[in-house]
Amino acid sequence: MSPPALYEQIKQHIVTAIDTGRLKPDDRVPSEIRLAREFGASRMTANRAFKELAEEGRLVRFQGMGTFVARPKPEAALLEIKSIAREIADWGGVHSCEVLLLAEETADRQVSVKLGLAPGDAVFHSILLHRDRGVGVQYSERYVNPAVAPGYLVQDYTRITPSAYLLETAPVQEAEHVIEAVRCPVHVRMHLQIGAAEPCLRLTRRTWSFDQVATFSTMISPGCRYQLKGTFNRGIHR
Amino acid sequence: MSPPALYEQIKQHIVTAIDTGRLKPDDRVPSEIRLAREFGASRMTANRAFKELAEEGRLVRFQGMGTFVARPKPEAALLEIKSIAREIADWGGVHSCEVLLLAEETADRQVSVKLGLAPGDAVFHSILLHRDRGVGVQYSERYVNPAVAPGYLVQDYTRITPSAYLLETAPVQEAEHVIEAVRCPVHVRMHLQIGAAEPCLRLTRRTWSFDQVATFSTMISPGCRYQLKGTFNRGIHR
DNA sequence: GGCTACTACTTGTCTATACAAGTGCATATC
DNA sequence: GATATGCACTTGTATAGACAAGTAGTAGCC
Repeated sequence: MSPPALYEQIKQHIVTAIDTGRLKPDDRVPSEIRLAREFGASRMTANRAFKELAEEGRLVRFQGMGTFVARPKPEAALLEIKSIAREIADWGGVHSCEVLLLAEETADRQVSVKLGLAPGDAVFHSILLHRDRGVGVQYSERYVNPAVAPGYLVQDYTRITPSAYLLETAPVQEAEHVIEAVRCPVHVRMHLQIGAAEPCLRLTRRTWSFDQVATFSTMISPGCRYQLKGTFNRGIHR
Repeated sequence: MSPPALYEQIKQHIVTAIDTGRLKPDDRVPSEIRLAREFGASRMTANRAFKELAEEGRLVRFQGMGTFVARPKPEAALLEIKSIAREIADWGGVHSCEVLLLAEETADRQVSVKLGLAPGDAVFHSILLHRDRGVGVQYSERYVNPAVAPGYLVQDYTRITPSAYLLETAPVQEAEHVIEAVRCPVHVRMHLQIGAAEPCLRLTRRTWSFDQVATFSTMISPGCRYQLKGTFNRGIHR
Protein backbone atom coordinates (compact mmCIF):
# COMPACT_ATOMS: atom_id res chain seq x y z
CA MET A 1 0.00 0.00 0.00
CA SER A 2 1.36 3.37 -0.99
CA PRO A 3 0.89 6.18 1.49
CA PRO A 4 -1.71 8.84 0.68
CA ALA A 5 -0.50 11.88 -1.23
CA LEU A 6 1.38 14.44 0.79
CA TYR A 7 -1.25 17.12 0.30
CA GLU A 8 -3.82 14.62 1.59
CA GLN A 9 -1.76 14.05 4.71
CA ILE A 10 -1.65 17.78 5.33
CA LYS A 11 -5.40 18.05 4.81
CA GLN A 12 -6.00 15.18 7.20
CA HIS A 13 -3.73 16.79 9.78
CA ILE A 14 -5.79 19.98 9.73
CA VAL A 15 -9.15 18.21 9.65
CA THR A 16 -8.17 16.10 12.64
CA ALA A 17 -7.11 19.18 14.55
CA ILE A 18 -10.49 20.76 13.84
CA ASP A 19 -12.55 17.67 14.61
CA THR A 20 -10.80 17.00 17.91
CA GLY A 21 -11.28 20.61 18.95
CA ARG A 22 -7.59 21.43 19.00
CA LEU A 23 -8.43 24.08 16.43
CA LYS A 24 -11.62 26.00 17.05
CA PRO A 25 -13.69 28.17 14.71
CA ASP A 26 -11.96 31.48 13.90
CA ASP A 27 -8.64 30.10 15.12
CA ARG A 28 -5.74 30.94 12.95
CA VAL A 29 -4.03 28.14 11.09
CA PRO A 30 -0.26 28.24 10.48
CA SER A 31 0.72 29.90 7.25
CA GLU A 32 1.39 27.89 4.11
CA ILE A 33 5.12 28.36 4.48
CA ARG A 34 5.22 27.25 8.11
CA LEU A 35 3.11 24.17 7.43
CA ALA A 36 5.11 23.30 4.35
CA ARG A 37 8.28 23.39 6.47
CA GLU A 38 6.68 21.23 9.16
CA PHE A 39 5.85 18.55 6.61
CA GLY A 40 9.00 18.98 4.59
CA ALA A 41 6.84 19.94 1.64
CA SER A 42 6.94 22.79 -0.79
CA ARG A 43 4.66 25.76 -0.44
CA MET A 44 2.58 24.71 -3.44
CA THR A 45 1.73 21.44 -1.75
CA ALA A 46 0.58 23.14 1.43
CA ASN A 47 -1.26 25.60 -0.78
CA ARG A 48 -3.17 22.80 -2.45
CA ALA A 49 -4.18 21.32 0.88
CA PHE A 50 -5.41 24.69 2.15
CA LYS A 51 -7.16 25.57 -1.06
CA GLU A 52 -9.11 22.32 -1.09
CA LEU A 53 -10.06 22.63 2.57
CA ALA A 54 -11.30 26.14 1.84
CA GLU A 55 -13.40 24.81 -1.03
CA GLU A 56 -14.78 22.17 1.27
CA GLY A 57 -15.78 24.89 3.69
CA ARG A 58 -13.50 23.89 6.55
CA LEU A 59 -11.19 26.89 6.27
CA VAL A 60 -11.54 30.48 5.17
CA ARG A 61 -8.64 32.38 3.73
CA PHE A 62 -7.89 36.09 3.45
CA GLN A 63 -5.13 37.42 1.33
CA GLY A 64 -2.67 39.29 3.47
CA MET A 65 -4.22 38.12 6.74
CA GLY A 66 -3.97 34.35 6.93
CA THR A 67 -6.05 31.22 7.05
CA PHE A 68 -8.69 30.55 9.70
CA VAL A 69 -10.95 27.71 10.77
CA ALA A 70 -14.39 28.28 9.27
CA ARG A 71 -17.42 28.69 11.51
CA PRO A 72 -19.77 25.77 11.07
CA LYS A 73 -22.74 26.77 8.97
CA PRO A 74 -26.13 26.88 10.60
CA GLU A 75 -28.02 23.67 10.10
CA ALA A 76 -29.70 23.33 6.78
CA ALA A 77 -30.50 20.05 5.17
CA LEU A 78 -31.03 19.64 1.49
CA LEU A 79 -33.87 18.04 -0.34
CA GLU A 80 -33.44 16.96 -3.91
CA ILE A 81 -36.40 17.64 -6.13
CA LYS A 82 -36.61 15.39 -9.16
CA SER A 83 -38.87 15.86 -12.12
CA ILE A 84 -42.20 14.12 -11.83
CA ALA A 85 -41.50 11.80 -14.75
CA ARG A 86 -38.27 10.58 -13.16
CA GLU A 87 -39.96 10.29 -9.79
CA ILE A 88 -42.61 8.05 -11.25
CA ALA A 89 -40.07 6.03 -13.23
CA ASP A 90 -37.88 5.52 -10.14
CA TRP A 91 -40.92 4.42 -8.26
CA GLY A 92 -41.70 1.82 -10.94
CA GLY A 93 -44.79 3.55 -12.26
CA VAL A 94 -45.92 4.29 -15.78
CA HIS A 95 -45.85 7.96 -16.65
CA SER A 96 -48.10 9.62 -19.16
CA CYS A 97 -48.86 13.24 -19.79
CA GLU A 98 -51.82 15.09 -21.22
CA VAL A 99 -51.49 18.60 -22.61
CA LEU A 100 -54.42 20.65 -21.35
CA LEU A 101 -53.13 23.95 -22.68
CA LEU A 102 -50.20 25.16 -24.73
CA ALA A 103 -50.51 28.70 -25.98
CA GLU A 104 -49.13 32.18 -26.20
CA GLU A 105 -50.87 34.71 -24.00
CA THR A 106 -50.40 38.24 -22.79
CA ALA A 107 -49.10 38.44 -19.26
CA ASP A 108 -51.43 39.68 -16.59
CA ARG A 109 -50.07 41.66 -13.67
CA GLN A 110 -49.19 38.74 -11.41
CA VAL A 111 -47.44 36.73 -14.10
CA SER A 112 -45.55 39.70 -15.50
CA VAL A 113 -44.23 40.55 -12.06
CA LYS A 114 -43.08 36.99 -11.43
CA LEU A 115 -41.37 36.75 -14.81
CA GLY A 116 -39.89 40.22 -14.67
CA LEU A 117 -41.78 41.37 -17.76
CA ALA A 118 -44.19 44.20 -18.41
CA PRO A 119 -47.93 43.54 -18.20
CA GLY A 120 -49.21 42.80 -21.68
CA ASP A 121 -45.96 41.21 -22.86
CA ALA A 122 -46.27 37.87 -24.59
CA VAL A 123 -45.71 34.77 -22.44
CA PHE A 124 -45.99 31.08 -23.13
CA HIS A 125 -48.46 29.24 -20.97
CA SER A 126 -48.78 25.50 -20.58
CA ILE A 127 -50.89 23.26 -18.42
CA LEU A 128 -50.03 19.60 -18.23
CA LEU A 129 -51.57 16.73 -16.38
CA HIS A 130 -49.18 13.99 -15.35
CA ARG A 131 -50.51 10.53 -14.68
CA ASP A 132 -49.15 7.36 -13.24
CA ARG A 133 -50.95 4.37 -14.72
CA GLY A 134 -53.77 6.67 -15.70
CA VAL A 135 -54.21 8.18 -12.23
CA GLY A 136 -53.57 11.90 -12.05
CA VAL A 137 -50.64 12.71 -9.79
CA GLN A 138 -49.65 16.21 -10.80
CA TYR A 139 -51.27 19.25 -12.37
CA SER A 140 -48.51 21.52 -13.55
CA GLU A 141 -48.98 25.00 -14.86
CA ARG A 142 -46.05 26.84 -16.34
CA TYR A 143 -45.35 30.33 -17.63
CA VAL A 144 -42.28 30.65 -19.80
CA ASN A 145 -40.35 33.72 -20.89
CA PRO A 146 -40.37 33.58 -24.72
CA ALA A 147 -37.00 35.29 -24.88
CA VAL A 148 -35.40 32.36 -23.09
CA ALA A 149 -37.12 29.43 -24.80
CA PRO A 150 -38.62 30.60 -28.11
CA GLY A 151 -39.40 27.06 -29.25
CA TYR A 152 -41.39 26.17 -26.15
CA LEU A 153 -44.77 25.98 -27.87
CA VAL A 154 -43.80 23.62 -30.67
CA GLN A 155 -42.60 20.69 -28.56
CA ASP A 156 -44.46 17.44 -28.12
CA TYR A 157 -44.90 17.22 -24.38
CA THR A 158 -46.51 13.83 -24.45
CA ARG A 159 -43.04 12.53 -25.39
CA ILE A 160 -40.55 14.77 -23.60
CA THR A 161 -41.25 16.71 -20.44
CA PRO A 162 -41.07 20.51 -20.45
CA SER A 163 -38.33 20.23 -17.83
CA ALA A 164 -36.23 18.17 -20.20
CA TYR A 165 -36.74 20.59 -23.08
CA LEU A 166 -36.10 23.65 -20.97
CA LEU A 167 -33.05 22.08 -19.40
CA GLU A 168 -31.26 21.71 -22.68
CA THR A 169 -32.48 24.98 -24.13
CA ALA A 170 -31.91 27.22 -21.16
CA PRO A 171 -29.45 26.07 -18.52
CA VAL A 172 -30.74 26.88 -15.06
CA GLN A 173 -28.55 29.32 -13.16
CA GLU A 174 -30.74 29.57 -10.16
CA ALA A 175 -34.01 28.26 -8.90
CA GLU A 176 -36.41 29.32 -6.16
CA HIS A 177 -38.80 26.87 -4.59
CA VAL A 178 -41.74 27.18 -2.30
CA ILE A 179 -43.55 24.14 -0.98
CA GLU A 180 -46.93 24.50 0.64
CA ALA A 181 -49.82 22.40 1.74
CA VAL A 182 -53.01 23.76 0.24
CA ARG A 183 -56.54 22.91 -0.64
CA CYS A 184 -56.97 22.28 -4.30
CA PRO A 185 -58.78 24.77 -6.58
CA VAL A 186 -61.88 23.26 -8.05
CA HIS A 187 -60.72 23.11 -11.67
CA VAL A 188 -57.56 21.30 -10.65
CA ARG A 189 -59.54 18.95 -8.47
CA MET A 190 -61.63 17.87 -11.40
CA HIS A 191 -58.61 16.90 -13.45
CA LEU A 192 -56.99 15.06 -10.57
CA GLN A 193 -60.32 13.55 -9.54
CA ILE A 194 -59.94 14.11 -5.84
CA GLY A 195 -62.24 15.30 -3.13
CA ALA A 196 -62.57 18.85 -1.87
CA ALA A 197 -60.93 18.13 1.47
CA GLU A 198 -57.95 16.25 0.08
CA PRO A 199 -54.81 18.16 1.10
CA CYS A 200 -52.44 18.87 -1.76
CA LEU A 201 -48.79 19.69 -2.10
CA ARG A 202 -48.11 22.81 -4.10
CA LEU A 203 -44.61 23.38 -5.38
CA THR A 204 -44.00 26.80 -6.85
CA ARG A 205 -40.79 27.25 -8.75
CA ARG A 206 -39.06 30.09 -10.53
CA THR A 207 -35.95 29.51 -12.57
CA TRP A 208 -33.37 31.90 -13.98
CA SER A 209 -31.38 31.54 -17.18
CA PHE A 210 -29.17 34.01 -18.98
CA ASP A 211 -29.63 36.42 -16.06
CA GLN A 212 -33.40 36.69 -16.43
CA VAL A 213 -36.41 34.81 -15.14
CA ALA A 214 -36.99 31.87 -17.43
CA THR A 215 -40.00 30.09 -15.96
CA PHE A 216 -42.60 30.42 -13.28
CA SER A 217 -44.47 27.25 -12.54
CA THR A 218 -46.89 25.75 -10.09
CA MET A 219 -47.20 22.03 -9.55
CA ILE A 220 -50.08 20.63 -7.55
CA SER A 221 -50.20 17.02 -6.40
CA PRO A 222 -52.70 15.25 -4.18
CA GLY A 223 -51.21 14.39 -0.82
CA CYS A 224 -52.53 10.86 -1.02
CA ARG A 225 -50.68 10.09 -4.25
CA TYR A 226 -47.46 11.99 -4.16
CA GLN A 227 -44.67 12.86 -1.81
CA LEU A 228 -41.34 14.58 -2.11
CA LYS A 229 -38.46 12.41 -1.06
CA GLY A 230 -34.79 13.00 -0.81
CA THR A 231 -31.64 11.90 0.89
CA PHE A 232 -28.73 14.10 1.60
CA ASN A 233 -25.17 13.09 2.23
CA ARG A 234 -23.09 15.63 3.97
CA GLY A 235 -19.45 15.89 3.63
CA ILE A 236 -16.46 15.74 1.68
CA HIS A 237 -16.87 13.81 -1.48
CA ARG A 238 -16.75 14.55 -5.14
CA MET B 1 -9.42 46.77 -14.60
CA SER B 2 -6.99 43.90 -14.43
CA PRO B 3 -7.79 40.92 -16.62
CA PRO B 4 -9.04 37.76 -14.92
CA ALA B 5 -6.44 35.22 -13.91
CA LEU B 6 -5.05 33.09 -16.69
CA TYR B 7 -6.49 29.88 -15.28
CA GLU B 8 -9.89 31.62 -15.18
CA GLN B 9 -9.57 32.51 -18.85
CA ILE B 10 -8.84 28.90 -19.70
CA LYS B 11 -11.82 27.76 -17.64
CA GLN B 12 -14.05 30.27 -19.37
CA HIS B 13 -12.81 29.13 -22.75
CA ILE B 14 -13.79 25.53 -22.01
CA VAL B 15 -17.11 26.42 -20.41
CA THR B 16 -18.06 28.57 -23.39
CA ALA B 17 -17.20 25.75 -25.76
CA ILE B 18 -19.45 23.42 -23.78
CA ASP B 19 -22.32 25.89 -23.40
CA THR B 20 -22.37 26.79 -27.08
CA GLY B 21 -22.35 23.13 -28.03
CA ARG B 22 -18.94 23.25 -29.71
CA LEU B 23 -17.93 20.61 -27.19
CA LYS B 24 -20.52 17.94 -26.49
CA PRO B 25 -20.78 15.45 -23.64
CA ASP B 26 -18.14 12.72 -23.85
CA ASP B 27 -16.11 14.78 -26.29
CA ARG B 28 -12.44 14.79 -25.63
CA VAL B 29 -10.85 18.03 -24.49
CA PRO B 30 -7.31 18.89 -25.57
CA SER B 31 -4.66 17.70 -23.16
CA GLU B 32 -3.20 19.95 -20.51
CA ILE B 33 -0.01 20.41 -22.47
CA ARG B 34 -1.75 21.34 -25.72
CA LEU B 35 -4.05 23.80 -24.02
CA ALA B 36 -1.20 25.30 -22.06
CA ARG B 37 0.68 25.90 -25.30
CA GLU B 38 -2.40 27.47 -26.92
CA PHE B 39 -2.69 29.95 -24.10
CA GLY B 40 1.03 30.44 -23.65
CA ALA B 41 0.67 29.13 -20.11
CA SER B 42 2.52 26.50 -18.17
CA ARG B 43 1.06 23.05 -17.72
CA MET B 44 0.31 23.71 -14.04
CA THR B 45 -1.95 26.59 -14.98
CA ALA B 46 -3.92 24.48 -17.45
CA ASN B 47 -3.95 21.75 -14.81
CA ARG B 48 -5.57 24.08 -12.32
CA ALA B 49 -8.25 25.08 -14.81
CA PHE B 50 -9.04 21.46 -15.64
CA LYS B 51 -8.97 20.36 -12.03
CA GLU B 52 -11.45 23.02 -10.98
CA LEU B 53 -13.76 22.29 -13.89
CA ALA B 54 -13.67 18.63 -12.93
CA GLU B 55 -14.60 19.55 -9.35
CA GLU B 56 -17.45 21.65 -10.68
CA GLY B 57 -18.69 18.64 -12.60
CA ARG B 58 -18.18 20.04 -16.09
CA LEU B 59 -15.32 17.72 -17.00
CA VAL B 60 -14.26 14.21 -16.07
CA ARG B 61 -10.66 13.14 -16.14
CA PHE B 62 -8.97 9.76 -16.43
CA GLN B 63 -5.32 9.29 -15.76
CA GLY B 64 -3.65 8.01 -18.89
CA MET B 65 -6.70 8.57 -21.10
CA GLY B 66 -7.48 12.23 -21.14
CA THR B 67 -10.12 14.75 -20.18
CA PHE B 68 -13.71 14.62 -21.39
CA VAL B 69 -16.83 16.75 -21.23
CA ALA B 70 -19.05 15.44 -18.45
CA ARG B 71 -22.54 14.22 -19.20
CA PRO B 72 -25.10 16.54 -17.70
CA LYS B 73 -26.68 15.08 -14.61
CA PRO B 74 -30.39 14.34 -14.71
CA GLU B 75 -32.36 17.32 -13.59
CA ALA B 76 -32.72 17.67 -9.87
CA ALA B 77 -33.15 20.89 -8.04
CA LEU B 78 -32.27 21.33 -4.41
CA LEU B 79 -34.32 22.70 -1.62
CA GLU B 80 -32.66 23.90 1.53
CA ILE B 81 -34.49 22.99 4.69
CA LYS B 82 -33.72 25.27 7.59
CA SER B 83 -34.65 24.67 11.19
CA ILE B 84 -37.96 26.13 12.21
CA ALA B 85 -36.39 28.56 14.65
CA ARG B 86 -34.14 29.99 11.99
CA GLU B 87 -36.97 30.10 9.50
CA ILE B 88 -39.04 32.15 11.89
CA ALA B 89 -36.12 34.37 12.78
CA ASP B 90 -35.31 35.02 9.13
CA TRP B 91 -38.90 35.88 8.56
CA GLY B 92 -38.80 38.44 11.35
CA GLY B 93 -41.01 36.47 13.69
CA VAL B 94 -40.65 35.71 17.38
CA HIS B 95 -39.99 32.08 18.10
CA SER B 96 -40.99 30.27 21.26
CA CYS B 97 -41.16 26.63 22.09
CA GLU B 98 -43.21 24.58 24.51
CA VAL B 99 -42.11 21.13 25.61
CA LEU B 100 -45.12 18.82 25.51
CA LEU B 101 -43.17 15.65 26.22
CA LEU B 102 -39.61 14.70 27.00
CA ALA B 103 -39.14 11.17 28.23
CA GLU B 104 -37.50 7.80 27.85
CA GLU B 105 -39.74 5.10 26.45
CA THR B 106 -39.51 1.62 25.07
CA ALA B 107 -39.63 1.46 21.33
CA ASP B 108 -42.70 0.00 19.70
CA ARG B 109 -42.37 -1.91 16.47
CA GLN B 110 -42.65 1.01 14.09
CA VAL B 111 -40.19 3.21 15.93
CA SER B 112 -37.69 0.43 16.47
CA VAL B 113 -37.69 -0.37 12.77
CA LYS B 114 -37.16 3.25 11.82
CA LEU B 115 -34.33 3.68 14.30
CA GLY B 116 -32.75 0.34 13.53
CA LEU B 117 -33.20 -0.91 17.12
CA ALA B 118 -34.94 -3.93 18.59
CA PRO B 119 -38.53 -3.57 19.81
CA GLY B 120 -38.44 -2.87 23.54
CA ASP B 121 -35.14 -1.01 23.43
CA ALA B 122 -35.04 2.33 25.19
CA VAL B 123 -35.58 5.43 23.05
CA PHE B 124 -35.86 9.10 23.85
CA HIS B 125 -39.09 10.72 22.80
CA SER B 126 -39.84 14.41 22.62
CA ILE B 127 -42.77 16.45 21.45
CA LEU B 128 -42.34 20.17 20.99
CA LEU B 129 -44.69 22.90 19.91
CA HIS B 130 -43.08 25.80 18.09
CA ARG B 131 -44.84 29.11 18.02
CA ASP B 132 -44.36 32.36 16.20
CA ARG B 133 -45.72 35.23 18.30
CA GLY B 134 -47.77 32.75 20.23
CA VAL B 135 -49.35 31.13 17.17
CA GLY B 136 -48.55 27.46 16.72
CA VAL B 137 -46.63 26.85 13.52
CA GLN B 138 -45.09 23.45 14.02
CA TYR B 139 -45.74 20.32 16.03
CA SER B 140 -42.57 18.29 16.06
CA GLU B 141 -42.22 14.80 17.40
CA ARG B 142 -38.82 13.22 17.63
CA TYR B 143 -37.41 9.82 18.52
CA VAL B 144 -33.73 9.77 19.37
CA ASN B 145 -31.31 6.87 19.58
CA PRO B 146 -29.88 7.06 23.14
CA ALA B 147 -26.58 5.63 21.97
CA VAL B 148 -26.01 8.65 19.79
CA ALA B 149 -27.17 11.46 22.05
CA PRO B 150 -27.20 10.24 25.67
CA GLY B 151 -27.77 13.71 27.07
CA TYR B 152 -30.83 14.41 24.96
CA LEU B 153 -33.30 14.35 27.84
CA VAL B 154 -31.56 16.83 30.09
CA GLN B 155 -31.47 19.80 27.75
CA ASP B 156 -33.61 22.90 28.08
CA TYR B 157 -35.45 23.02 24.79
CA THR B 158 -37.17 26.26 25.51
CA ARG B 159 -33.74 27.85 25.08
CA ILE B 160 -31.94 25.81 22.47
CA THR B 161 -33.63 23.76 19.76
CA PRO B 162 -33.14 20.00 19.65
CA SER B 163 -31.64 20.44 16.20
CA ALA B 164 -28.96 22.69 17.60
CA TYR B 165 -28.15 20.29 20.44
CA LEU B 166 -28.12 17.25 18.19
CA LEU B 167 -26.05 19.03 15.61
CA GLU B 168 -23.17 19.62 17.96
CA THR B 169 -23.48 16.28 19.75
CA ALA B 170 -23.91 14.04 16.76
CA PRO B 171 -22.74 15.34 13.40
CA VAL B 172 -25.19 14.36 10.69
CA GLN B 173 -23.70 12.08 8.07
CA GLU B 174 -26.81 11.62 6.10
CA ALA B 175 -30.43 12.63 6.18
CA GLU B 176 -33.57 11.35 4.55
CA HIS B 177 -36.57 13.58 4.04
CA VAL B 178 -40.11 13.01 3.01
CA ILE B 179 -42.53 15.87 2.52
CA GLU B 180 -46.23 15.23 2.29
CA ALA B 181 -49.48 17.08 2.38
CA VAL B 182 -51.75 15.49 4.96
CA ARG B 183 -54.73 16.07 7.11
CA CYS B 184 -53.78 16.70 10.66
CA PRO B 185 -54.39 14.13 13.42
CA VAL B 186 -56.82 15.39 15.97
CA HIS B 187 -54.40 15.69 18.91
CA VAL B 188 -52.03 17.76 16.79
CA ARG B 189 -54.87 19.91 15.54
CA MET B 190 -55.75 20.85 19.08
CA HIS B 191 -52.29 22.10 19.84
CA LEU B 192 -52.02 24.03 16.60
CA GLN B 193 -55.60 25.26 16.94
CA ILE B 194 -56.61 24.67 13.36
CA GLY B 195 -59.66 23.25 11.67
CA ALA B 196 -60.15 19.65 10.58
CA ALA B 197 -59.97 20.46 6.89
CA GLU B 198 -56.84 22.59 7.08
CA PRO B 199 -54.17 20.93 4.92
CA CYS B 200 -50.86 20.44 6.67
CA LEU B 201 -47.30 19.93 5.60
CA ARG B 202 -45.67 16.89 7.15
CA LEU B 203 -41.90 16.62 7.00
CA THR B 204 -40.53 13.27 8.09
CA ARG B 205 -36.80 13.09 8.62
CA ARG B 206 -34.33 10.43 9.57
CA THR B 207 -30.74 11.29 10.30
CA TRP B 208 -27.64 9.13 10.60
CA SER B 209 -24.62 9.71 12.81
CA PHE B 210 -21.71 7.44 13.60
CA ASP B 211 -23.05 4.96 11.02
CA GLN B 212 -26.36 4.38 12.78
CA VAL B 213 -29.75 6.00 12.77
CA ALA B 214 -29.67 8.93 15.15
CA THR B 215 -33.14 10.44 14.97
CA PHE B 216 -36.52 9.88 13.46
CA SER B 217 -38.77 12.87 13.52
CA THR B 218 -42.04 14.15 12.18
CA MET B 219 -42.84 17.81 11.86
CA ILE B 220 -46.34 18.96 11.11
CA SER B 221 -47.19 22.52 10.15
CA PRO B 222 -50.46 24.06 9.07
CA GLY B 223 -50.41 24.99 5.39
CA CYS B 224 -51.82 28.40 6.13
CA ARG B 225 -48.97 29.38 8.44
CA TYR B 226 -45.88 27.74 7.08
CA GLN B 227 -44.14 27.03 3.84
CA LEU B 228 -40.82 25.60 2.88
CA LYS B 229 -38.73 27.96 0.86
CA GLY B 230 -35.40 27.63 -0.77
CA THR B 231 -33.23 29.00 -3.49
CA PHE B 232 -30.64 27.03 -5.27
CA ASN B 233 -27.67 28.37 -7.16
CA ARG B 234 -26.18 25.99 -9.59
CA GLY B 235 -22.63 26.06 -10.50
CA ILE B 236 -19.71 28.04 -10.47
CA HIS B 237 -19.32 30.47 -7.67
CA ARG B 238 -16.99 31.08 -4.78
C1' DG C 1 -2.25 64.17 16.54
C1' DG C 2 -2.35 62.84 11.79
C1' DC C 3 -0.10 61.66 7.77
C1' DT C 4 3.07 58.88 4.72
C1' DA C 5 6.50 55.47 3.74
C1' DC C 6 8.48 51.35 4.68
C1' DT C 7 8.75 46.56 6.13
C1' DA C 8 7.42 41.92 7.25
C1' DC C 9 4.20 38.70 6.47
C1' DT C 10 0.32 36.62 4.25
C1' DT C 11 -2.27 34.55 0.31
C1' DG C 12 -2.90 34.51 -5.02
C1' DT C 13 -1.05 33.43 -9.32
C1' DC C 14 2.30 31.58 -12.48
C1' DT C 15 6.44 29.17 -14.41
C1' DA C 16 9.56 25.39 -15.56
C1' DT C 17 10.66 21.11 -14.42
C1' DA C 18 10.52 16.42 -12.62
C1' DC C 19 9.02 11.83 -11.78
C1' DA C 20 5.16 8.48 -10.95
C1' DA C 21 1.42 6.03 -12.74
C1' DG C 22 -1.99 4.63 -16.00
C1' DT C 23 -3.61 3.86 -21.11
C1' DG C 24 -3.29 2.49 -25.78
C1' DC C 25 -0.77 1.06 -29.53
C1' DA C 26 2.83 -0.79 -32.26
C1' DT C 27 6.41 -3.89 -32.37
C1' DA C 28 9.03 -7.82 -31.21
C1' DT C 29 9.07 -12.44 -29.40
C1' DC C 30 7.56 -17.01 -28.35
C1' DG D 1 -2.15 -16.48 -32.68
C1' DA D 2 -0.90 -15.17 -28.05
C1' DT D 3 2.05 -12.79 -25.10
C1' DA D 4 5.49 -9.60 -23.67
C1' DT D 5 8.00 -5.29 -24.27
C1' DG D 6 8.71 -0.70 -25.21
C1' DC D 7 7.14 3.86 -26.55
C1' DA D 8 4.20 7.91 -26.75
C1' DC D 9 0.91 10.12 -24.48
C1' DT D 10 -2.04 11.23 -20.69
C1' DT D 11 -3.09 12.83 -15.87
C1' DG D 12 -1.41 13.03 -10.75
C1' DT D 13 1.75 14.73 -7.61
C1' DA D 14 5.57 17.47 -6.05
C1' DT D 15 9.36 20.97 -6.06
C1' DA D 16 11.73 25.55 -5.99
C1' DG D 17 11.34 29.80 -7.18
C1' DA D 18 9.14 34.27 -8.66
C1' DC D 19 6.22 38.33 -8.56
C1' DA D 20 1.65 40.49 -7.42
C1' DA D 21 -1.47 42.06 -4.10
C1' DG D 22 -3.37 42.71 0.34
C1' DT D 23 -2.81 43.51 5.69
C1' DA D 24 -0.87 45.20 9.80
C1' DG D 25 2.34 47.39 12.28
C1' DT D 26 6.21 50.63 12.84
C1' DA D 27 9.02 54.44 12.12
C1' DG D 28 9.59 58.96 10.53
C1' DC D 29 7.77 63.36 9.19
C1' DC D 30 4.83 67.49 9.10
